Amino acid sequence: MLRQLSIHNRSAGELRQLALERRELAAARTGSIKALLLKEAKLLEFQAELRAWVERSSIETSTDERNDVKPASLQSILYDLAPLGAKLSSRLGLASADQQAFLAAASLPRFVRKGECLIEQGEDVAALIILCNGMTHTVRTLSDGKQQIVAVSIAGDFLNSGGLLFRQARNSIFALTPAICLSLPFKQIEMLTKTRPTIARALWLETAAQAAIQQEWMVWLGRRAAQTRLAHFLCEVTYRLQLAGSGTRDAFEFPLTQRELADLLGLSSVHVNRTLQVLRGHGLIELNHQRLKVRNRDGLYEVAEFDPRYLDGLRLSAEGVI
Amino acid sequence: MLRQLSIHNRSAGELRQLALERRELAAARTGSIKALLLKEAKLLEFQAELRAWVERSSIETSTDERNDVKPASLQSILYDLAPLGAKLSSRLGLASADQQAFLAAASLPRFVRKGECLIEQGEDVAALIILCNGMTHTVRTLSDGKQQIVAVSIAGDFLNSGGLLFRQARNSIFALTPAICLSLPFKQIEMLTKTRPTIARALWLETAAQAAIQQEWMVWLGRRAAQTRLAHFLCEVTYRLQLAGSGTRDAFEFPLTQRELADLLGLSSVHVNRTLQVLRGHGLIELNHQRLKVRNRDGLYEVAEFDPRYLDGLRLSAEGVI
DNA sequence: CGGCCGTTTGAGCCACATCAACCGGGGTGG
DNA sequence: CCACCCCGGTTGATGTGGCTCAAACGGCCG
Repeated sequence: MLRQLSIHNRSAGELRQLALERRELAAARTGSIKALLLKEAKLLEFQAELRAWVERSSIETSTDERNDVKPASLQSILYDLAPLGAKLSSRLGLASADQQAFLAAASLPRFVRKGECLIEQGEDVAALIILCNGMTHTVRTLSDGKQQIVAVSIAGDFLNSGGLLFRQARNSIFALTPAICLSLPFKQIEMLTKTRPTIARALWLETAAQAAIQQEWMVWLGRRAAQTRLAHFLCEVTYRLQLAGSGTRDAFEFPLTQRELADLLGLSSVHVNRTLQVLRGHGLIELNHQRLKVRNRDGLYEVAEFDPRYLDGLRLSAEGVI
Repeated sequence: MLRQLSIHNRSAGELRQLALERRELAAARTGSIKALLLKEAKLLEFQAELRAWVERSSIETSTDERNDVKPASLQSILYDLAPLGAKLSSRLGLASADQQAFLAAASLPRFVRKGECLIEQGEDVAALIILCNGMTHTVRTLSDGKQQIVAVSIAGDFLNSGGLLFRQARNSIFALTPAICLSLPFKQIEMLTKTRPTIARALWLETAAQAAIQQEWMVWLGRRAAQTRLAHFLCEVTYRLQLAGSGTRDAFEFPLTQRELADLLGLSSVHVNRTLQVLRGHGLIELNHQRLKVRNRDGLYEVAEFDPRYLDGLRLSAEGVI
């Protein structure tokens, strides 16, 4: 089957050709076989576009739209790739050769449904998972059933850049929206980091950026009241989404339930509900039907005591020491 | 003065020679001038020993004690270097050439007194600080005066491996004991990581290990009761000290006050006091006069729900994926 | 139409905070 | 050498933010 077929080190053209063959095969079949072949074709096309995207961006052509006669499916794929591309090149400073080497190590992309589990706590994981699109949360389940969410990731984030230290995953990761992710086996990364220092550096930077966010969470988990915690989290997500270029200025898709917010903030869902009402009552936010609207940004920042500088590590043009 | 004198790229012998000159000069002086010169000599000797230590370890000689006629001061310096050396070679897997390059980038060591501030929140910091000896804590002070301790570091730890993302330090770092630290300018690290991938990798690993600890803190800050939090922290420190080879099995120097424990655990100091009494009452620990004794380790692990696997990233022989 | 999930609202309670006082030891100045 | 103070630890009394339990509501989906 396709799984056994190595896709590493194949050019975009070859991958597209493979995809085309799948589609031709599919045309002659029906039912689940056909669906399977079409899905494989889609995966291959995604991977092909990924490589092509990197190659194209290396030419630095300003006429990026010259081949704008793509089928709609590829258009949407390009949309899916934008955040990751931006991070790799602008934020992590990878040259295009490094980007190509990095992404060539990736397996076929995985499309997950909303609510699906990407990694299960305790499961063996030997690959870095990169989120191309959508949103996930990383959750630790305790022996008494309580849960604590330790991370919320958005498009372009590495989901487990610290995971290489452990054989088994320490947390589960769930998709909060439909999502697309790539996985890069740690063995491959190990080799890459030996020969390409900028990749090792990129992983360091990304891990450090996540750690900075975690530190901030520790501060409000330990020392802030419910209202400030909640407001601060809302500030953080919206700010990160803006940095990544997702969403418009002050309205976002916000797929977390109140139960999940509770597990994130270390509160009960009942109290989250009441706290949300306070924020709503002050005219700071609107939140319903999985959509968040910030009505008074400055006001929200104020009650959150939000100082976005800790997110500088995520800026596309980093202004930090390095 | 000495400060302007570059010590980079000088051999251990040269540094010892410089130290000797200081001592000779000192002999002819008195008072504070003399003290200053002696201090400089001490710093230079430390740096010299640091380099010599690395060079010697590269020979991998088993007769490490052959030149055991060192003066007492150098003996103690070697003692100070052991944890860092263990981490660099065994844990982070740096070859001796890389270790030399890494440590050659270090400035003169800094000796700090107990309670002294190594880095002040908001201060410009452009160097990686490495703790050779002693113990520090990293604390964030909020606008209303509340504090949250976000890290406790022991010998061999990098104090701000995520700090390169920010111009200004986001937290203060205080010495909990007398301590010795080195600082490596980020500019130098930047260059090193470009040419030596293993160093970039080492920084990644160290940052990831710290992040794993932070994640665990988030979990108990968010979802655990006071008793479990406290017990878990005690387990963590003792376990880490054992891994680093400091302290005997179950008795440790424990320089945190109850006030500091409170800021660490997100509790009030009063409640920390009462919680400690509960743990004492169950015969699990003894804690007084800055000394911690674990009386019933299994029992303590149990109430802490302590699973040390999250500290595997600190093991000298790493068993993780990489 | 019924069941399920997320949200909302109310009532009572508990873990932990806050305030305040006291104790004991070590350092300091007279 | 003592008197003093300051700091860390200890203890009690009282207040409260957030938890738990419980029930009702509303939208979505089969």
